[in-house]
Amino acid sequence: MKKQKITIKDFAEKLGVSTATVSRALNDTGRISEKTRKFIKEKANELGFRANIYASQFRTRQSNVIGFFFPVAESGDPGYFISEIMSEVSDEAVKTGKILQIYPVDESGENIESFKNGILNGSLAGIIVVAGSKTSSELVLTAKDAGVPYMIIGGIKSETENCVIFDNENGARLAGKYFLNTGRKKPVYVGGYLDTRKKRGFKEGLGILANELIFDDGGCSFNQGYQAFERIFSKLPETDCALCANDVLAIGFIKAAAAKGFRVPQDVAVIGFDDVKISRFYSPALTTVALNQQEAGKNAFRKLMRLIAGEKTMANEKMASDLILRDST
Amino acid sequence: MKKQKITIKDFAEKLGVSTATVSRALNDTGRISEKTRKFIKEKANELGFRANIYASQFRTRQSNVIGFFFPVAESGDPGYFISEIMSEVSDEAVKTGKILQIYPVDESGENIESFKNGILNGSLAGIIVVAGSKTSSELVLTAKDAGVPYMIIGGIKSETENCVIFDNENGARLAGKYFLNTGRKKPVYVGGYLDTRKKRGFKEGLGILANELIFDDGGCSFNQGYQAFERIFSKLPETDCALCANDVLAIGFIKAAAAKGFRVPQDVAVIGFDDVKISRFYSPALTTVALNQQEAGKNAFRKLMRLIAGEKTMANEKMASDLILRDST
DNA sequence: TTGTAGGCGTTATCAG
DNA sequence: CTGATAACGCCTACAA
Repeated sequence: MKKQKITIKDFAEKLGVSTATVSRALNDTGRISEKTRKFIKEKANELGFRANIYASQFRTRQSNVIGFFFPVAESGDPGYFISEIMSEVSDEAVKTGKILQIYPVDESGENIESFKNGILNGSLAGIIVVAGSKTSSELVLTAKDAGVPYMIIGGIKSETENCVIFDNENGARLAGKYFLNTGRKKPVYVGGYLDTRKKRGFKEGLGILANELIFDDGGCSFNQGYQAFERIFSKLPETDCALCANDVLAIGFIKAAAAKGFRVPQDVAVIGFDDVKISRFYSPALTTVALNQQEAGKNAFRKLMRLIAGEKTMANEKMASDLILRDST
Repeated sequence: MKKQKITIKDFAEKLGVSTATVSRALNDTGRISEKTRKFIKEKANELGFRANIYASQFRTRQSNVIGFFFPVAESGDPGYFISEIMSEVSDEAVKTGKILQIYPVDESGENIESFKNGILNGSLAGIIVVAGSKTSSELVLTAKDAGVPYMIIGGIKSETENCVIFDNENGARLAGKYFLNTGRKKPVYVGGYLDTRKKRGFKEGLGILANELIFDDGGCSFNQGYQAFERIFSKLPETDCALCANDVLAIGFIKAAAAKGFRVPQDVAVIGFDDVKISRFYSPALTTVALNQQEAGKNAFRKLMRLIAGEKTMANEKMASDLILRDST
């Protein structure tokens, strides 16, 4: 094993000071005269000295790395919703000088063990888990046991704290109510991958129409939305409105409708979920339940920082959800 | 500074073996009997012993972390193209037991110093840089100087190796030729953020129409595409075809066309760039130059692994680009 | 304000 | 195949 080219000891000797002084200067810590601090920093720059990060992490046991665990669909299709959360989290991380590691958790739970190891070995200062895969709760439990600060985005049934929750139920209720009030008669619900609450809310909103409600197991890809439409309309061509569990699904659904000669919204009204960036620009612009995922990401990150700073726990927070009316209804 | 609850020494004593043996067993390294290895692994599991990752990294100077540097637009709009690269890279990383850290490089180059530090402090086994921001090349240079293995996706002018390049020029040429052959007369080019080659190729393909070519500085967001349309058609309503530097731009452009009562493709034919997932499902389905970004991501990652494994350099590789005809032309 | 020196927990080198 | 032990480079009491 080769040594590193220049160590703090070499560097300190070259400047004629002690290693302690160098350490203090470079870390902005401890009492030290402004003059020597400046001098040492300059010299470090000049000579290209940089403390070995492994050694200093080892010594201080401090990590500035945050783990971001998120579910990925088998389809390999784009997780726009999660991308939007991630980009917000990533922004916050950069702002606060943290580094983000990403851990894609797939349905199979294949690499769950190595991910758990990542949590347990202490290399992460904290983690954010986006709920949605079967193993999300396992990851959370691992963190909890290990005393690693964690925040959950999306909510996990058994967890009563440290969650930033989406109000799926209310969002779906708004959608149901809207269909009811606009005279739709034959509703259908195209399911996604984390939505028992959406179903319930939708039914409530539909009121008397709930009896007519058809469920279809969608997924979360364009293609699945497309296929869902075909499946449903081959059996029930009189269907006149649909709530899709996410926008991607809704877009596939609408695409199929157009291909089959159905007009949206005249023949079928479609509401999506998430208000992902593309939805406003789709044709027809998609009516959708906005969940404020970006804000959720930001809030989760900030709360995680507080947990890392020493606070014990964060109360669950529920994000507001709004029905955004556009051209698909 | 508190000590860790259970160290390899404690653990070894408890089992009545030496620390060396434990280390060998847990790392699957060196000569050791299968029996003791199994025994030690079991016990480690049982007692929850896990080697301190900082200590072992410190000792071995080995990192299994890959840095992924990518440009982000100021608009905050979705980088679908980059997302698709990233998700592929991330998949590959998981498969090979690597961990991915993400570094969003913004136009301002604000956090460039801290990112450079991330490269220099040796915490990364290698990096992938997606070209496209002004500071991409600075990051690459930093890695090169520090001897950190790197791969570039997208190509940087001065770099003659370790690049996976998109054939933007040929893609644009195909688009130009298509407009020429389908009788379009008044072309426009809506620029993006990394595309001197696209312009050139497009002109070549347009042949005699190149004289009529109008340039517009687009960007990479839906809104910018939308505004580009308004800008162009308020001045030049006779424009009958457009190449947009990316699909997101193209979608915004088409959306604006529809809003202003122009039919796509009858009045204006539109070709995008990238063949991002949404493009096939947009209405009208987008004709676009496919760049095979997923494969690019995969290839870059695999080559990076080879560099990390000790190979000196990778020859530049140019991805094929294809014009995918759909409904917007 | 600065210097001295001990120790963090592991892995790798030697012996045995 | 296993054990003893010497680094790895840094930070931080403690001493000056």
